[in-house]
Amino acid sequence: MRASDRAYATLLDEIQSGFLPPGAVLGEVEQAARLGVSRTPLREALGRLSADGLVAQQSARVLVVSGIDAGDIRELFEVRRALEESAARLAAERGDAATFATLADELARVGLGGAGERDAYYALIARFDAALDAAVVNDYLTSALRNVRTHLVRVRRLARDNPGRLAESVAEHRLIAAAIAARDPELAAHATHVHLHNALTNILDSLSKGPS
Amino acid sequence: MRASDRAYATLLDEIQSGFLPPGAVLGEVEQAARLGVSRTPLREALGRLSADGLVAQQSARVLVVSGIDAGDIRELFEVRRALEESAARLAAERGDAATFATLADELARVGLGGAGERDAYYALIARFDAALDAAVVNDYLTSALRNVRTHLVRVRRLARDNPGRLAESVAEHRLIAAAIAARDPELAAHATHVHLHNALTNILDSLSKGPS
DNA sequence: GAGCGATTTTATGTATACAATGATTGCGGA
DNA sequence: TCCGCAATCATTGTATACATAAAATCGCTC
Repeated sequence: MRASDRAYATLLDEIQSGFLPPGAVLGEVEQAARLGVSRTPLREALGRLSADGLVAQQSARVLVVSGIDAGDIRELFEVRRALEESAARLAAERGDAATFATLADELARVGLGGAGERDAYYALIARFDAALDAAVVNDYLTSALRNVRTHLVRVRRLARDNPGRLAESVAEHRLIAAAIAARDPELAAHATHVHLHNALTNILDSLSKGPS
Repeated sequence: MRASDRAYATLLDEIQSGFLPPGAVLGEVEQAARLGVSRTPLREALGRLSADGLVAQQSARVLVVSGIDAGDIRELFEVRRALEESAARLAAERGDAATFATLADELARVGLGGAGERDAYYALIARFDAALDAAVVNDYLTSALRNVRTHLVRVRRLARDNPGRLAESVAEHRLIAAAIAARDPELAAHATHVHLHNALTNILDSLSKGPS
């Protein structure tokens, strides 16, 4: 594996996990030394993070981890709605019905009792997203969605959703999967719209009430 | 201006203009020598082009200018529809009505007689896009659209549209601008849908008939 | 003592040298 | 003659040295 890839993967994870919080300055020499690579591959990693929108330059000379406020989250969800509604519609038109019928089934069965179930939920959602990408068969759309999801990881972290919302989210995903399996593009798109509306509402509520 | 920026700008222009056609191999030493920069800033430029999707690696060792076929154009327009419909809707909700009323007026007046009028048309469309971006006030959406437009430059080049289509396109843009000025999000979105449908149809027709 | 300017320092931007990897070509054997 | 192996060559990946520019600090002047 290339040193630049390792640096990128490490920095990405550290930014998404909050180890490198918004506003943290990323000096080249400092980070290169910390990650055990030279400045050249580190700069490549920073360039990719900059293209992702995860870092931005504060002044001409200092690069920082970019912040996310409620306004950013609203903007992000506007793009997300546009892309995911399209993806759902296209998946309903082209996707493999059996795949999504199976997913709907699994979503119906997933329990949400213990703490470990959270990870199971997120793993299932990740498989759902992957199935969507595979069904849509559109690299431009997939890469645009990948960028949105990159930012979403951080959003989820700073707005820890409650268990009740998790159960609702499962039900909403189940409807989307069922709509795709049933080849109903309009329902798939509108169910996605509803899901994203609820998700955004929940996140913004969580932010305004307890910014932890 | 930084050397890496010059290299990026030059390569971008050369790819969009067709001087570097799809499939052209981009050796680092060769391009660095040609552009008069060292390999380090050149690599940064190639990284950005790769993130844009304008270059891709053919094998593990050789980087080439990526190609665009009819399938890619369809995929690109699926994303474009998702993003531009959203943008039109949001602009109708938030945008400055006077700005778009003025644009609608200019679009009504623009003549399409001579050859020079083509450039006037494209300049006007560019201002329209800029006004849309300004009205939407969403960096995520704007940057996603910028990426799509980067690819569209190449698409337009290989599908030279006829004068008749240009006149139709002006009329379609005029309706979109008018809808935004009238604060009618649904009309703005649907007019955008219609416009993109017609544009795509025209491009694909032009490709199948005379791939020049 | 405060403000402005020059100097020093520290950061980034660029070039080049070095390392490693993969492809290609030439040689030997079957 | 063809296949396989090896050696060389070319190209990318990484490290480091150098150039350049911005920022901070120290000193000088008002």
